[in-house]
Amino acid sequence: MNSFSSLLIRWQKTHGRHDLPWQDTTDPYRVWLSEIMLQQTQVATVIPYYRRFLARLPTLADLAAAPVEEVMALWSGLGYYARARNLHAGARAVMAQHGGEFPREPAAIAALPGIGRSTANAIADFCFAARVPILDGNVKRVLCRCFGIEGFPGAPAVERRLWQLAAELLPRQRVGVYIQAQMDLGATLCVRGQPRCGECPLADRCVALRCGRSAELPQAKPRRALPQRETTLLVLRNGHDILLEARPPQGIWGGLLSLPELPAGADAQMHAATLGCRVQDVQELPPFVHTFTHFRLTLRPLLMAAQPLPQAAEAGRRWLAPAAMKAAPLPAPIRKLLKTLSGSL
DNA sequence: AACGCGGGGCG
DNA sequence: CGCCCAGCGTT
Repeated sequence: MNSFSSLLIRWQKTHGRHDLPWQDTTDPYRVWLSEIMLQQTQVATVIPYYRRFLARLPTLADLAAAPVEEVMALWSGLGYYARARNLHAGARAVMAQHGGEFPREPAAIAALPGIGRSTANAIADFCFAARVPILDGNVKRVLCRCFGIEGFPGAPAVERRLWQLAAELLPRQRVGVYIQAQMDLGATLCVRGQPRCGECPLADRCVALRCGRSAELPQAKPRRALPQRETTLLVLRNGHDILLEARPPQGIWGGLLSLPELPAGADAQMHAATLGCRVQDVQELPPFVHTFTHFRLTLRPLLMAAQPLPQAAEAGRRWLAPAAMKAAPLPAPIRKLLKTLSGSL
């Protein structure tokens, strides 16, 4: 029979990864260490850290006895340092609460710091021949594609469905090989960017492949829509010179030079007058969008030929000649606008 | 430059 | 419960 799990187990034999340094053991300490390192870090990066860590702290008792500074030093460069602190605290908890024997029950494993449901289940499967599902990023991707599951897999409703599905798909036997196969498939073929569906053992049943939706599944985390703001900028032109003003030190573009901003609701000609410019014609230039980390700004430039009065070049304002543009402290979008403009003036 | 990663901590 | 964070590697 060609069940989901049997296809994966068969594929794992010939195409899965078998030489990873934590695959030659059922020592829960080693498997635990590998799982924690692999939580946010890719295999290739993890391997040297894993070897060095075990060479220095070969057993759980060694880890528990080590000062936390040494553990942090062994972790240094891997990132997410809470993982190391939790690992250390977890080793001490196993010594103190379990008499030094790593707990066998998934729930007891998951009670250790830094270990959630998926990691606990993986340890139980690999080390204690349990039969419980895992759901890491690789498995989520494989399931979302193969079963055509819509929605962001981190969303609670989708996640519940994925856990349910993962449990239903578990084989009766060889669960360890099976979950390794899921992870290997997700890491080597069913990758995010360019999945190699031609080599996939699930290709003939994959909903995403059949529907041509492999690129859309799993759906990306919905990014909160950036707040939209807009502002009108005055491009006051005296010959080839443009009037710029210093931005207030706080806030956006703090301390840089920029085009004068037209306050909301203000009249362009009136405001130009307060800046020391007499203007006749007002020409709307095409608006353009600039995206910041936390909002999206639409900039609407108004081009005006200005006859300057002396106070134009006061209060942080100055006329910028085209030659001085390169060295001026301008925000990128303003520089771009002026550059575009200098061609057409 | 943006995205993804598993779990913990917070409101 | 849902939301955000951590730090690095990949795209």
